[in-house]
Amino acid sequence: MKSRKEVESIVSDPRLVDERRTQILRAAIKLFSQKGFYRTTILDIAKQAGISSGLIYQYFREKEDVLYLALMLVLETYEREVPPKKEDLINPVVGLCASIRAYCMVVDRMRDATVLAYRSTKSLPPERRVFIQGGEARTNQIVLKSLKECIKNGYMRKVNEDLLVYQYVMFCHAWALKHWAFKKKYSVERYIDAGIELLVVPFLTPRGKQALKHIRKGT
Amino acid sequence: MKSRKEVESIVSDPRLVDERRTQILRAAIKLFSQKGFYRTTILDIAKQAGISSGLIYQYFREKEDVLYLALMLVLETYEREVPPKKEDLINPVVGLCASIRAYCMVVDRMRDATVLAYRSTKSLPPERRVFIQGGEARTNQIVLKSLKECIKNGYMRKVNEDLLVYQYVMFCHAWALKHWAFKKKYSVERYIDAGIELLVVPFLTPRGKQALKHIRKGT
Amino acid sequence: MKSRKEVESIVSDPRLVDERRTQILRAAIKLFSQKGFYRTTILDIAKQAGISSGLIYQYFREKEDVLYLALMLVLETYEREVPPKKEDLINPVVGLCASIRAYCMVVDRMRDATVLAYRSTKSLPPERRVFIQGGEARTNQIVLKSLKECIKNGYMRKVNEDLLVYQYVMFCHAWALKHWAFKKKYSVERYIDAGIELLVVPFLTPRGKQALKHIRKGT
Amino acid sequence: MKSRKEVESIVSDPRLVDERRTQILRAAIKLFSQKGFYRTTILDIAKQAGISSGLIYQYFREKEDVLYLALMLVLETYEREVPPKKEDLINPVVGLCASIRAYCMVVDRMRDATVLAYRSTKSLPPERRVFIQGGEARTNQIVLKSLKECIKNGYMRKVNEDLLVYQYVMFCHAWALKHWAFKKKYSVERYIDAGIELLVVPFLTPRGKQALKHIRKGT
DNA sequence: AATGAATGAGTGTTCATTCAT
DNA sequence: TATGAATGAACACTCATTCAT
Repeated sequence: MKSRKEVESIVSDPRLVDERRTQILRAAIKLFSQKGFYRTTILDIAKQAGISSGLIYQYFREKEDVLYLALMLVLETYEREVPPKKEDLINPVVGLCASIRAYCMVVDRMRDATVLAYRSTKSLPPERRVFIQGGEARTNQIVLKSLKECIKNGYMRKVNEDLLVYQYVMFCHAWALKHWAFKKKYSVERYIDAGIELLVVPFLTPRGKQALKHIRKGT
Repeated sequence: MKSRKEVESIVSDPRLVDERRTQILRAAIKLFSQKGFYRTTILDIAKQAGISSGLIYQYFREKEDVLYLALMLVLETYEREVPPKKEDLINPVVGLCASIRAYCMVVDRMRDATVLAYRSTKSLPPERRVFIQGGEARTNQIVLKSLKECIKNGYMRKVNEDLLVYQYVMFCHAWALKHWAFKKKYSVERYIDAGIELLVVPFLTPRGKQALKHIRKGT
Repeated sequence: MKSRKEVESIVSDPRLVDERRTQILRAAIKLFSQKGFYRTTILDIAKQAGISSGLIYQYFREKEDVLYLALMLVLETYEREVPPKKEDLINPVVGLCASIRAYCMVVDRMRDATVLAYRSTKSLPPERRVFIQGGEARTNQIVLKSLKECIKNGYMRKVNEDLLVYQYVMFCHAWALKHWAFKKKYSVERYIDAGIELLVVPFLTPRGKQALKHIRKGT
Repeated sequence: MKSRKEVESIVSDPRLVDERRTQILRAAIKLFSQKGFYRTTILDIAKQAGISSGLIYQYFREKEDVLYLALMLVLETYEREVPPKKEDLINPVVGLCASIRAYCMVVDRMRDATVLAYRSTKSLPPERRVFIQGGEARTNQIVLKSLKECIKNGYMRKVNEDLLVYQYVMFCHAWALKHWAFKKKYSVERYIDAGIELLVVPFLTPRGKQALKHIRKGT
């Protein structure tokens, strides 16, 4: 897998490259999310990042690279945060719910960036678009694995796994995409709980429901 | 509600206005979907529609109007096709499933346009964005109404209605948004059936399940 | 041979294309000659031609095309004017001298453009450079033909033909290239006469000298 | 005459200044010749010279200075190498031919740089252009002096001296300018011999021809 | 109503030059 | 002295929009 390193920088010091890129990407994500990729100029990004426009070109080959790396950053964050932590692995149902929870939390934290990822993937050339979709798929796999675990171990009845995973993922994304509608009614926490009630609980076996009670008590 | 008529045309003959606008919008939707709003030029649209670039400005005040009306067209189609037909109203469960089915079918028919609506709403100025979101909300209401009917009449147990409706809607949209992933595994028909199994059936009361059997036989 | 038509224009009317291109090229040659290709901006050219900068891009794909066509224009003019006219063909020595004279006269008329051709050929990408060099070669051939005719018919003694042709050509070009030095001492006419004395007469046979006397009387 | 010293350096140690400047100019000439002045960036030069871009500004005030000194270097080399050596002064015809030969040899050695001098002089501001032209004139004078000597001493008949000198000079330059055409047919040596045959021999008196025989024997 | 040539503001990108280290 | 990161002016090129025909 090519990662963000594939975009070459003119500057050699890796520490600096990382720092500057982060600085630029932070500014870019903010502006891209607010105004969209095309309405955001390189000068906008530079100003927002507190640097000169020329400097951006020391760290990115072209404007599109900024978008690409911004999206990569989002996906990498998903991949890092969605997998269930050790303490959640005591039970696959717990793990699944933890993943959904974690996913929603990252989305909440990076709401703008999530919307950006949805809207702007097609602004990339096909080759890169595929990478982005690959990143998405990897996060899906993480959730899928938890789901399969639940079924295999009799915590959940048999279901159309792929499709259900998509529902989970869309549910998490929707917190960002439809935030203008949801924020009136829910906090993230309540949103997550309601989602689990709707998309996890109905498929649980009695044994699965038992397992779920544990975390509920703990929370 | 302001409708597409709010976008004024220089040409007076209403028959012609309608014909030309449709011609232009058809071309625009195709191109916007393929290349995105910003990558599509007015000249592109003109060529695709087989007219001159200047003529577009006889029917639209500016490029953004073309996008706005294109999105309106999509939403109006949803609003026209999603409501359950008379023959489906014999039973709310049937109606709900019919709506989901109809929704997926329109989305399938206008796959590009659906993706466009997702990606490009934010390219509009806030005021217009609100209209688009309003249109979306209206379609949601249609589905919500069916869902409430189901619950009220004891075909479905109590659920978080709003959230479930969103899942329905996202499920339908996903057919377009994730088509690159789904087309390998499902036909629209199978996709719809699997969706109902996942998002409707688990919440049905025994009575609801009864109702559902009827259509299944019929299909 | 690809000619100037190979550079496509967005505008369709050929009359207009020709008119505008000429207008733009005239301005470009002037400025390129004065300030060089890189110091001349598209806006400079547009202003000089009395049009908007954008319009140039309706007739040329990129700035480099303007240079290319400008050089082509110069070479085509050479090719058109250097060949001896019918009335000069009575005698090959007369024809040769007429060509040299004609060459110098075009160079004089297009002094800036000639200098431009010398300086800017390397600003073109290799493929196009070859075309330019091809055009140059064709003009050389014209002169070479006259020279060979002279030798074959005993008007001139045997010489290194290629090299002598180059001297002729350089002599003509020098009127533009070294004009800053020559203008103090010579008119074009005198320059030409002195050149013939130096580069033609010494190689003439007695018969050739006879032939030359005729024109001299006539002039 | 202002020389290359007129371009001030920040660095004080003269030994170092000279060494660095030579290093930089060597790189610059190579690149300017290949890609032209404007297509060559300061960074290109720095990399080619194996130093940092900033360092160039310790030895040259601006990019144009690099070009200026590069051209000066070429002209100085001409001036150093073209004058006839002591051993050639036994006879002015020998001296003249030796100068032409020497001139062609330097040009051959610095072919790129010669072309550069032709193409790039106009890239300089007028004041400096005049210096370059002055350098050229000085080399011409050297040849002119030899030529006059030949005539004065009856080795050559009277001719338009200025013009003939220009032909000599252009002949020498042409070896670089038209090298793409000549290299197929001639070695430098043959090229020189053919040139002398064409531009010197025809003007020699019998006595001049005698003198020429000597070197030919010697060669 | 329709055309398409013309306009010119807007923007990505390059690169000479500076300057902190 | 030497480095190379940072700056920002400059410029090619695009494209929505206008307007004469």
